[in-house]
Amino acid sequence: MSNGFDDIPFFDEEPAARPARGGHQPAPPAPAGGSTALGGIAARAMAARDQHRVPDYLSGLNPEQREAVESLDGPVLVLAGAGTGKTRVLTTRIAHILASGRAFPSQILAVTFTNKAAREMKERVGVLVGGAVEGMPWMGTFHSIGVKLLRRHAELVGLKSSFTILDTDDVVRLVKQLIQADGIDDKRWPAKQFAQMIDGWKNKGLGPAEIPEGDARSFANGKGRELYAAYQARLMTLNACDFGDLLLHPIRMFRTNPDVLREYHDKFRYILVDEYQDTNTAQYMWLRLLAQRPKGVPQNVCCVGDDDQSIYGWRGAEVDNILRFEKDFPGAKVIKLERNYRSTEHILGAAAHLIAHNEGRLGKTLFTDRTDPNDDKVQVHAAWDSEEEARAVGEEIEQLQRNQHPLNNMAILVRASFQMREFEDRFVTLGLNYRVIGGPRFYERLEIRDALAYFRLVCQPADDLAFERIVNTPKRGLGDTTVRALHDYARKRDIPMLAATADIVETDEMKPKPRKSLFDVVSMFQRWQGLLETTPHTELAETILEESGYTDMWKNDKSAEAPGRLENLKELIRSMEAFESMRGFLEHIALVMDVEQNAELDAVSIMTLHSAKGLEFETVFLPGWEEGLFPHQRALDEGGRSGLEEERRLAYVGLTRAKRRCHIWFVSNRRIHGLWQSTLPSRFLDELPVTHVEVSEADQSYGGYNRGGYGQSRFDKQEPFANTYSTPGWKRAQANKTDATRDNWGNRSGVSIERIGYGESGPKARTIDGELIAKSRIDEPSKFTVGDRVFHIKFGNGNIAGIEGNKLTIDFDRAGQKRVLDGFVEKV
DNA sequence: TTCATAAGCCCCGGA
DNA sequence: GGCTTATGAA
Repeated sequence: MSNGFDDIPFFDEEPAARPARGGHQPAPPAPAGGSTALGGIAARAMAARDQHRVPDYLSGLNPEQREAVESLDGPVLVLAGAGTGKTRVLTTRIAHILASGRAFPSQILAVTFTNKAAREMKERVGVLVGGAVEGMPWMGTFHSIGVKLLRRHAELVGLKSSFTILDTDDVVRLVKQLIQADGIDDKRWPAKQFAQMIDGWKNKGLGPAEIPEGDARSFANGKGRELYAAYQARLMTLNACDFGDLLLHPIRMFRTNPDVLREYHDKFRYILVDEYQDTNTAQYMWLRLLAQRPKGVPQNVCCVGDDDQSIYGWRGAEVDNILRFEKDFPGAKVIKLERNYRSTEHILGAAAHLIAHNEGRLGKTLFTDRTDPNDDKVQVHAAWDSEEEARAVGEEIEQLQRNQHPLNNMAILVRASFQMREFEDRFVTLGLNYRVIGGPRFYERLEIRDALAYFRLVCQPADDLAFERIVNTPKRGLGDTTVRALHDYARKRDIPMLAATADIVETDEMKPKPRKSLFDVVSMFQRWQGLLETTPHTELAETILEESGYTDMWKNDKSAEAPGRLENLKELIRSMEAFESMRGFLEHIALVMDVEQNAELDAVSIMTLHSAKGLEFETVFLPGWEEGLFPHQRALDEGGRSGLEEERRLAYVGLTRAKRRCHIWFVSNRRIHGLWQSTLPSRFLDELPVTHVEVSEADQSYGGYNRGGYGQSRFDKQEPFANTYSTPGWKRAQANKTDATRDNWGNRSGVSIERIGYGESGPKARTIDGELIAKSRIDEPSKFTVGDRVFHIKFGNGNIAGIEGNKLTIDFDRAGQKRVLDGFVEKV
């Protein structure tokens, strides 16, 4: 009989040395709280009976949470609404498993949705069990765990364990090459689109042979399947994986090697999955392979999810996975967590009322005991345009700041990342600290990608994509023709391009000039590869960037970004110090999108609604609640009703991030693709309950949400939008608009007014507001000149790089280039 | 081959 | 409006 306990291996990290069942093994780490490692029902019964021996970490849990923590044997599904202590349950459950001696940290497989969540969970478990846990090697995202598995067993799927991981950019470039190689018009059949199709298939767990015929036909006159196969073949020769492969290869590996799967069945005694509602089919298959044990072996799998927070349908997530759970794992215990500990009743009420508009929910009802007459209702505000929106949010934040609210407790959650910029601009002007989470990622920057390509090619000489990226960066006189010749040569002989280059410089196929350059490239890389094992990796990295001429390239670059790029390269090298080797570092960079942010700094967070899942803030700002943006038009077009419902869940996620205050904004005019368009308030606003929502008086704008006239805008009568907004007058007005204060809009009626302004541009140059122009002081001579040394209270010292009216572009020594108003700086 | 300018696309969300 | 890619001249 196996009670799920008696065959824990003696050695912590040694799956091969699985001891025979039944024998008595020395006990794992001494359990906290004194209960002996009896395992199973007995231990639970004892724990329940003997209140004095309840470990500290269990006290303070409500009955449902506690049940979720203590139901260790057999499958468990926890349906946890927003703010019901889901993370707490997961971490406590892990702590409980460890403390009760049922498993070592290395025997717990815990899948989280983001690296950040994994990190947090590790910390919290550490706190609970008193820091005695030596890490949790198998806690991470599906992808990072997939990498780990693949590195160990790469040869089983035809890879070498040094394989590289391609990001989206790499994939698109590769697909493009394949499309072109096949003589297909890549305009008519864009690589990006096909890359997305591949991603979609992989999310469903489909290889080239398995995709539906219709899908295969729908691209490039029926060449879809062929191209997909060619793509996979190419990845193999490159010894590379895309994100989807990180799931698919392990699945294939497990299926074709039952003995290996068995090994992991024995290893992972407990499996936990966070955000289960967001798993896609491939992840589900992966999980099922690991979780479904042979008959008689307990399936200790615990999935935690919330169908109302399923927001990754576009990535192939199947909410149905939740519904199927009980079928897949017969006898599963289902526990609902409905007591909300996070938000006020107004916020909760608003969110509940909104989400009730969705059909096909599992149906949870969140409740809270907290009722405080002083709690604010959810506030809805209207603004004229996105700039005013940013300005008003900024004012609100400053107001809160004056009342001693830390900025760290506030967040702006946007639907689409382009909305962030407006807030950033505004906050820079205000000198308000902010941090963008999941924004333009460090490693996506040009210089970082170039540097990484060098490193990749040194570690992985078969990485042709890296080769093509840097072979002529810095300029070495190696243009398209040369690269294409190399490419052909390599393909013909089926060898990597770097190897091909090494061959070709021995021949006289190349003209003397490129031949010399290529020879230099090859010898550089050979030298670096020789240093790989002997030289410390940070030192090697510096050597590479120096010797390749890459740093010189930026040093000689006169553009304003160049110093910043050099700084980023230094930062890159610094961040390598935390890793053991260059390979280890490259691994990290491929999978971890987020750079560690400075937690010390008090700053407002700006992020997308998607990346806000799982977080909470005292005050949340939700801008951009307009039709077309939120719900997003594309979601409606592509997803129909279910698309709309996913958008609604996204709104629900947004609302439920707020603990005490929630401000929603919508604007009447927004610029999309550089074109101003008038917009309608989001339908989601109408779905909020009056009892919990307050429409703030539109004292400074015309949103008109509360005047029954929204949708009407001054633009409606103005015929050719595009013309008006492409006039120089408008553009200049835009450029100088940051200076506009609320007064510009303050004393208006809601009536459409159109003014003629900006005389010098001629009569057609109509602008929105004459005062605005008058205020911008563009003609006033600035008291500063380019090159002046100035001081800014937030950004420190810097040099003026440019002047536009009263706006200065300044290269700050520490903060990089910013645009600020001249009133905020002084000469030093 | 490289640089400058024009054209075109885009901006939904992420590991 | 801003970024990337295509085009053409030096």
